[in-house]
Amino acid sequence: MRVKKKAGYHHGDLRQTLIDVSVDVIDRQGLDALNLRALALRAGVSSGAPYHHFADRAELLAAIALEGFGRLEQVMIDRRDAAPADPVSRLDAIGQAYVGFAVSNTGHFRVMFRDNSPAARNAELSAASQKAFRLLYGVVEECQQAAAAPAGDTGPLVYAAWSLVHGLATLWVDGALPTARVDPARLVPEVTGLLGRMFPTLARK
Amino acid sequence: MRVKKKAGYHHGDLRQTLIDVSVDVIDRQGLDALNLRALALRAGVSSGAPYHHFADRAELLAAIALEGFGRLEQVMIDRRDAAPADPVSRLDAIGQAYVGFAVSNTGHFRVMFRDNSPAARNAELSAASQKAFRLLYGVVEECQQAAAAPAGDTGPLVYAAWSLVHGLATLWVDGALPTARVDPARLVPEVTGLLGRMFPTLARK
DNA sequence: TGTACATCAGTGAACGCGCGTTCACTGATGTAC
DNA sequence: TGTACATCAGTGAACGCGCGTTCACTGATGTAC
Repeated sequence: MRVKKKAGYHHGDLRQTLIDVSVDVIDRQGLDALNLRALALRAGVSSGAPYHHFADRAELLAAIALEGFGRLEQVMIDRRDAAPADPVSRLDAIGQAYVGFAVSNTGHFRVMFRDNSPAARNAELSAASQKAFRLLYGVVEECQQAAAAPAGDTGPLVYAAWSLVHGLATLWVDGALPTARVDPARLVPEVTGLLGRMFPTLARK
Repeated sequence: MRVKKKAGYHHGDLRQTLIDVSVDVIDRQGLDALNLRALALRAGVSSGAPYHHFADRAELLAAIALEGFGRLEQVMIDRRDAAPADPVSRLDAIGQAYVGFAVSNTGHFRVMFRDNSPAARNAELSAASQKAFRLLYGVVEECQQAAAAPAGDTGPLVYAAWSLVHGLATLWVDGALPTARVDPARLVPEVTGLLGRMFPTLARK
């Protein structure tokens, strides 16, 4: 077994450094501003060095998306498990985790859901996004079983929940929310809170 | 007053043709695939011709976004006014119009809400997006006045509604919805239908 | 422990191409008289 | 109605630059004996 990533080799861990710097650039200047040579300079290596870790630009982006889906899943698990045991609280926690992830990991988020999302092309990536998706699916099912969501087909409920948090995250990340008029720190829990109240009230209708 | 756009001049109406062809390319291949010289060729003119109508690429994209916001507003107005007079039906109609617009005008939609949205930079554009936004705002207020939505601050309700339809539209346009598992033609009305049911049930809680 | 060799992560110059943009020009349309 | 001139929308070749990617190389680390 190879121990390849050990720190203290030539650079330390150039692969991860390249990912980290990329995410920072994408976060602040957008995906189009990511330039592999400038990236290498910022990471303190020469322009050819990244090609010892990524075959090309697309592979670097795929690695970023993969890391992003992993983190998203983890943060959703953590928040879900830290929430009260009732399914509605768990759903609410997952929703807040999703938006919170997008807000504080904008670089990852942009790459994960960019046009012609890479998930469609890379088996490993689509598996990672599936795992995150199933977390949400599971909690919506819990809500149904507890009569805290309308019975019947789970799919549309899941897509509605996902749409709500994804829409809020996207509008935020793309700067479409007029921050002058809204206090974002207050808006996010308020809107995702609607997610938690939406299903139970529909079930009780 | 200048009549500049009259058909039958040199090209006819190159400005609009360039917009139309761009939208088609962006729809099918994404924004990054838009190439001004290839665009000119597809429009049947030489590579320098577009610069008599747009100062640069950014101005072309701004024109596309502007046209998009205008069309979005119009389609929301039409659907709203064709719906039954009760506010919930009107809200539902606007939501379906929004998603329907994104699905059938993907090229426009991509430009309108791309990273670092141009709306932030161009006064004319942000006015156009404001107008569309206010339509939604107005109908949510109608719901509140009819006790068909929770009373109190309108803002969070509007952002929740917008997030829901924008999220669904975005997931769709970016190909993030696993179309193998869902029939899209059925999903859209089902999810946007939740929008219409969400507020009234919350109000009755 | 020391030496010879293999491997691997860097260097940095250069290649090459895609593409936005410019520019001197040409030809068509509109206007003045 | 015809002629002279201004204007404007095209042409198409060329510029220039950003940037992904390659390549021959160097130096550091790991391994065999």
